Amino acid sequence: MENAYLGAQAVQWFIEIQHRLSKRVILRNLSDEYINLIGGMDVTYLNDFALGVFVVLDRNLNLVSVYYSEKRVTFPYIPGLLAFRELPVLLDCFFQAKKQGQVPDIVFLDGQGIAHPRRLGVASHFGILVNLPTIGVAKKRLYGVCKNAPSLGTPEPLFDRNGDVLGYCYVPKPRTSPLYISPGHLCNPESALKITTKMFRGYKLPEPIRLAHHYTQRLRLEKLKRQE
DNA sequence: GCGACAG
DNA sequence: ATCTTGTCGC
Repeated sequence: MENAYLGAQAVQWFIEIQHRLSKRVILRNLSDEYINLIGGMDVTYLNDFALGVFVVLDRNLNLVSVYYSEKRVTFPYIPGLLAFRELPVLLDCFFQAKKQGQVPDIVFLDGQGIAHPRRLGVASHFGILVNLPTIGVAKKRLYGVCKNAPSLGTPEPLFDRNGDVLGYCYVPKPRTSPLYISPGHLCNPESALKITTKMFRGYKLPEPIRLAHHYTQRLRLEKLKRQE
């Protein structure tokens, strides 16, 4: 028995929370020169458990430390409400790191930032809660449209219905599908793109997220093996 | 009413 | 996200 169905009125309640929180999102230029510690987060699932990982890298993209968290999933996956499903483990990982004095200068999350119907994807929501700059890097589109199809290394702006730029669609490597990069909190689309562009090491995903995903899968295999 | 739809 | 094998290529 996994997660329960969410009634239509409950959904509206969570959507209203997002409308209120999105007003607190701050978009501003963020220079990368003072970024020395970088965080990356990812979540995977096993039965009714969410397994979260928070990796910390130095400015040369080398791994500094890894934090883990496991919690029973209570919220169903609903496009647009992903944060409510993943936030419990993400926050748990983050506060473990904080207790060790390892608070990064910026955090990358697997999912959208403001490229979201209410401008509050998981990266924005998390950024508001911990008051840190965040960037969302998603492997699929949720909201917003591009004028042209992106080609290798050429970012295509992602617009909302008013013509505002929400983020960028970007192809980091030949023969791979595009990524959707958008600011979460305390940075703007341009800064998010510029900073993210410096996080690649030849793979499709930027290092903070690639490593977080790597450890998240390893944790999953261990738990799977540990259960049989 | 018909699609679209992060992880 | 997860369920899943081989296969083409560097």
